[in-house]
Amino acid sequence: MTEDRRLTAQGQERKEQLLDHAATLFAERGYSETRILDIVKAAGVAKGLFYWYFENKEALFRELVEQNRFRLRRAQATAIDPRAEPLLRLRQGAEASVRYMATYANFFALLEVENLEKTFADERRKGTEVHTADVSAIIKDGVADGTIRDEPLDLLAYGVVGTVGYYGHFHRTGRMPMPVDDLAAFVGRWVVCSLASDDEIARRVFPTQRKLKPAPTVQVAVTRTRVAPRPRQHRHHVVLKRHWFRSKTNSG
Amino acid sequence: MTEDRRLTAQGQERKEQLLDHAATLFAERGYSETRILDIVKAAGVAKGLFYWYFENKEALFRELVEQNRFRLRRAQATAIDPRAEPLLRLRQGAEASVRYMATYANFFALLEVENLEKTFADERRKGTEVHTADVSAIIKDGVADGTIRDEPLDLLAYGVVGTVGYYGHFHRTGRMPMPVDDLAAFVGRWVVCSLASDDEIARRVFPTQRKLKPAPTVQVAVTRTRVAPRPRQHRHHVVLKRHWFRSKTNSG
DNA sequence: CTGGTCCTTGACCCACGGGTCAGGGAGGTG
DNA sequence: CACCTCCCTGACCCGTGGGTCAAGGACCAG
Repeated sequence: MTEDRRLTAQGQERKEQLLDHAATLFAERGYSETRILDIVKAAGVAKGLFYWYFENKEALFRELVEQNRFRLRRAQATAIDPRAEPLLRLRQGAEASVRYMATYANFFALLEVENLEKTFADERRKGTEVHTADVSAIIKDGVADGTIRDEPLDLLAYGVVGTVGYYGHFHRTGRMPMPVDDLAAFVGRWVVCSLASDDEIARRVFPTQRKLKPAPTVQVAVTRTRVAPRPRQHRHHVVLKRHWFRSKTNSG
Repeated sequence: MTEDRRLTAQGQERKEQLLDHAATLFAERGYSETRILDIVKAAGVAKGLFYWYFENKEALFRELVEQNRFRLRRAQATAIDPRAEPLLRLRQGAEASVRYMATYANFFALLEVENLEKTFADERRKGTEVHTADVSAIIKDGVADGTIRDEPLDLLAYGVVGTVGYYGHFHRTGRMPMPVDDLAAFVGRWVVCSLASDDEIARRVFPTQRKLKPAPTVQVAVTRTRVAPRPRQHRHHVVLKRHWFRSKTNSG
């Protein structure tokens, strides 16, 4: 695959499958330890097919990262109440991020392949920078109205991004045996305490958000991105053909 | 190399050279992108010699990590005044860590190969756990005497470790164009603010440590661990023999 | 039915990099 | 001197895994 392919519904489906399985394998055993053969085997297809959809393993990786970055940002945006005061907005964003990271733990695990190749570092960096810019904008408001202590803007922003990232990491790697919501709440408080210009203000922001979402049946530690239909099954020599999910696509 | 070798002074020397060059290359292009051939070439020796000193690349990596973990802990210990109050001790430790990480940026960069192989994750984890335990002990004191807010101990500890790590990371990857001492001071303040039970206390700990070390000529962004003599030079077909640094060892 | 596009297969090629090994030189010891 | 240990070399072997390709099947449009 060199240029952009025109993919049918089936093609798109297959591609997603490959992405999913790759993500799982990367998370399980690491990027460089995952062979292309492993990926296609997991997806139950032949090796040659991989190159129909991706130029190579690195290209697949990039798509994975991009896909994910986009989703995280959306999760943050929807969690933040734009009319709330800055500190509270930051708290909401932090909590949403922690939850998101817990849900899509696999993706974030694979972001940690940094340094594998220099180019990957840039990829990740880009994500962090977007996040930092978002945070920075909010902090600016807070410094302006005096609720956030007066320090270099970007330093504070990196602190928030870093904190969220690190707690996400620790949780992901199993060092925090506790409900995600509790962790998210804690991180929210931590961020507020780190930034607030005095503890009066901090305490004011503390108890505001008491809406523990009723846990929308989202499975913790999920493995696959989509809950999409999985139009394949293990076969031995039975070739899977398109019709039996084509039919679904048509009827849906 | 299977068992532990008995190394002469020369042998030890060579081994260190290989470790040094490996560290540099790992930091430059990543672990999996560094070939054993690259390492030995950088050190100016033949490939076979690598296996005289190390079982394989992974074994070398482990030695590198261990070496480094030990050094960091020592740096922290010497920076902390055991008679100071908890928050101040934490601040001292955090500042020392940031400085150390900046100095040995290469080593920390290579710690980020996590997920490359699952076994490496454990290696890194071990380091973090030691650090966390150290921090945790101090925090406990602070919670006891009321200067640190009352939250789960380990969560707070991870926060401190994480913050230091993340700022180290950001600095290392060039996103903080500022003197290390300034950054260290900022991180110190950040940690104090995050933990202090009220801002009265925080402010008390702020201005205490005004001792900007007179920068003991330690080069920033160093490349090699040791400033040791480098008993080798590029040669074409001139074989380097032992005598010309043996002589030094003997006379020293 | 014909031709065309999209998808899929698995054998095949081959560079690369790991690990090995026979051989040799340098220095110390007796 | 002989002899042993430690150090060092570079050609060689070989599995692995990336990437290719000719061929074929499914589905659709005309």
